Amino acid sequence: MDWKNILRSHIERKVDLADEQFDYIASFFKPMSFRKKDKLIRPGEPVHFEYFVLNGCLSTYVINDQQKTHILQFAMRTWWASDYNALYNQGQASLHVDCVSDAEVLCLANEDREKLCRELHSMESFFRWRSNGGYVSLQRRILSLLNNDAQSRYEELMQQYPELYNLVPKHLIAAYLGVSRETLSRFQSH
Amino acid sequence: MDWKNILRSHIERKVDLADEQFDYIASFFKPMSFRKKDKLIRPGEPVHFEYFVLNGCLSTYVINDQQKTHILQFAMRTWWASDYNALYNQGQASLHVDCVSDAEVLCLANEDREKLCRELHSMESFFRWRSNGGYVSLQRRILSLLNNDAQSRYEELMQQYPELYNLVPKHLIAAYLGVSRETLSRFQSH
DNA sequence: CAACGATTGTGATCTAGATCACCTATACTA
DNA sequence: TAGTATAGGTGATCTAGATCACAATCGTTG
Repeated sequence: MDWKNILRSHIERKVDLADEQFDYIASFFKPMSFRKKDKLIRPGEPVHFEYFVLNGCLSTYVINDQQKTHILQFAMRTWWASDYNALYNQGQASLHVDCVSDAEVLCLANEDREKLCRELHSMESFFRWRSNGGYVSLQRRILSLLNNDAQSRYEELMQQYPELYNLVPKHLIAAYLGVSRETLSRFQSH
Repeated sequence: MDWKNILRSHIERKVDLADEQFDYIASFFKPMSFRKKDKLIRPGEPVHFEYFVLNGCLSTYVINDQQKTHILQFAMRTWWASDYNALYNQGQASLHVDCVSDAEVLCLANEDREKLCRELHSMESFFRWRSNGGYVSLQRRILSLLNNDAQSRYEELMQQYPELYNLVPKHLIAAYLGVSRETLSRFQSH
């Protein structure tokens, strides 16, 4: 499936678009290819884009002063990723975004999203819907961190996204769950 | 300050409104008063409204099978609260929302928000902005849970919202931070 | 293919924070 | 005003998970 179809059917999960409307929208998205470990956003640098994943997997994370990594999000096909705090507020990135595997993405500049939202009420509606969905799923993650032990968080994640098991190295899954790689490894054994 | 002014200046943090526009918007908000411990949303029941806090403090939480409480959010003046998952998806509540103190709120029905968003592009834009802000602050909370120990989460919270110290009982602050009330109490001593 | 880094597993030990038990003080409610 | 929740504090013990140390395997790249 070509990227315009992937994008169009993604947006049309929420709003219907005429062909000319979609072509106009698509004109703001720039397809790009990246290799495993390529960096899309580095802390300290300004953030101009958000990324829509066509293929492969990105991760969004921080590295703390003790050099420990904490992963906010893995982004796979039809997911979005950026340092939204920096993007929305024209600030410097505090997050890393890079490629867990080779990846194809669409880049959308912050000002182009805002322009689309201004010009097309349906796009404003789409992006509100996307943000609402993200909010609800972060709430779920917080409750899971507060309520469940590491093993059940791991089982929950593997059950919801089984493809992560082979796509993402275990120490990154540990960094997402908030558990050490050693402890995660002991879960698998039995 | 009367409730219309509180609401208007809140919305105008993001979008400008003509007087007639605002009056129309305000007509969908219903002011209500609640007493400490009154329940606005109970798990298992359908959710029709979201709540904008004028005064007092609400909390949004779950109680797990071991009867432990985990708090997702405290909502004070100019904050919003609901079980958004249930509200957006017409489902049954899985969260509790109730009053930590006596409170005055404005109720907005889900279908009225959607109507406002459909009719007024500026309101769609406002609610997208609100949702973006919520998303970013939940990200911050997740990173804090992953990265910081209980004591620094406590200090962070008290530094950001000092008014919680006197407004909210300590065992609820513990339930927000994801720590036992005993452990929280030991932080305070020294 | 040789070599180095990345990934994973596993034992031994240590610790932040949970849990249990009990006590005190304040605040509603009958 | 007595009686019962609610809130908070503190000691003693227990445990999930962190940390440290080491070994083995896999993959990439010159």
